[in-house]
Amino acid sequence: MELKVLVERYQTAINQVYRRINIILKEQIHADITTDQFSTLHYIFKNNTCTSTDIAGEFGVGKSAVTAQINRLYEKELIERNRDDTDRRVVYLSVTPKGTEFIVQTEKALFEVIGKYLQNFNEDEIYTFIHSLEKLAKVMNED
Amino acid sequence: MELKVLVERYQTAINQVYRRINIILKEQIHADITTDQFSTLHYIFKNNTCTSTDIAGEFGVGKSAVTAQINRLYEKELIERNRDDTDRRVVYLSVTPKGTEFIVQTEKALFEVIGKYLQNFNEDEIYTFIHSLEKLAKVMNED
DNA sequence: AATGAATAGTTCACCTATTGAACTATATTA
DNA sequence: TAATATAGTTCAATAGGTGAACTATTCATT
Repeated sequence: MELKVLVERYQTAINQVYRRINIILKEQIHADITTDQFSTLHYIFKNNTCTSTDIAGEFGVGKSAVTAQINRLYEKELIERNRDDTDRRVVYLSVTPKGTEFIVQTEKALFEVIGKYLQNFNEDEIYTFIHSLEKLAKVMNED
Repeated sequence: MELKVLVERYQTAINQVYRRINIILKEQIHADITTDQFSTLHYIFKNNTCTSTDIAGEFGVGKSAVTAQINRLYEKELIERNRDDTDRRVVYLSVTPKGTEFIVQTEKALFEVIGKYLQNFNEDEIYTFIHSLEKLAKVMNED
């Protein structure tokens, strides 16, 4: 098969999966959060006391986009900001207890839904898929 | 490995790939179009004389979002609208000659870049990956 | 044939997400 | 100390999305 066709099929499928996860979060889990916001929240959870600059690097967006995203999470009281005592330019981000509880509950619901879909795959298939996806992400970021 | 970890790894990788394709289109190909716009344009190209409703169904978005997207492509003179003669409610969409030329050129450049990345994979790996991705998209849309 | 329901598409107000340039405040370095 | 670099914010602009209200048209049913 041609590369052209493969890339087209990839784009279509990836778009469908991406949009579907958004819809699941909203309609099935009824979590008052977007996929992007949840990804950011989750990153802060996993990388406690990270900074805006860290997040900008991780997600490949500008710092002003991070400021806006952080503000939305802050207004929902899911995260808090703490300025560094020695370097007053730096603001450390961390997840509040409310935020932690939210992550636990939302992940639980999300995994139930996703797990249901993954019943259509055997273990080998899943591992191979994740491995290829991560490899693709890795080579695309090696520039 | 736990499902939880798999889903997390999936989300991280898929985000990175998604954002990377946006950056390639903009910075490497210098095409004055976004990934979303290109997907819509490509769908109209492949499904000549489709309608807004078709697109809304294909991409899983509301009709008002499609109207806005169509307007952006129309302003760039990449597509045209033709009202149905027998059912005057319906507007058929098709790609202009300028739009066709644009698709050909942009795809050519895009495939060169993506093809470079795919050199890190053998054929089997690519086919298995695409197959799993399409299967995932399919089961997620079967509700 | 008339009317009520359905369908196709647009418009509007509002929200999320992003960019890039200009800005503030605080280190660092030459 | 003066110039430069870094961390983060603000602002105006753009893309993309929702949902409700709307126009215009067609279909269906009595």
